Amino acid sequence: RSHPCFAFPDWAYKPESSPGSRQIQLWHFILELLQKEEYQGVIAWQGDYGEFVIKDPDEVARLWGIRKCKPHMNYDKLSRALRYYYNKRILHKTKGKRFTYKFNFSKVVLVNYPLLDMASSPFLSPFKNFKCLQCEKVMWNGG
DNA sequence: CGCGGAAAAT
DNA sequence: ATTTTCCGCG
Repeated sequence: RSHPCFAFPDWAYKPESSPGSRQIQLWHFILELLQKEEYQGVIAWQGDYGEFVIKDPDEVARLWGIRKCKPHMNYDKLSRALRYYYNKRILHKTKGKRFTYKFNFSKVVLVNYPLLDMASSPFLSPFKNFKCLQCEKVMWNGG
């Protein structure tokens, strides 16, 4: 694994030699935005554990387009990519709630870290149960 | 909007 | 393999 410091579920990893594996994955990007408070007007955790709302679909698509160098990206196409995550059990749709999806954090091996009592970043809360494989710490972004 | 098939692109 | 693109359907 190229990112050995975190115990993500299998779906967090991608084959290293496949053409589609060179660039950032959409769900990584989504988490990246969710991590940053400055984007809370654009996308934010809301509702159940792992659930998030895309408050500004056009803006999320624009940012994703910038990241992937796809100037014509839009929410229609971005959402199609999100729908491909359904079968892969990465995401599912929160029915009845517009622009609302939910990460399937349930497949994660629970570790329970008392030290991270999760008042910290809203981003961290869905990850409090992730345990580092090598350093035995729970963390993110090398922190 | 949200869905998923189909085909192309990377 | 993971989108990106396009699109008909409900």
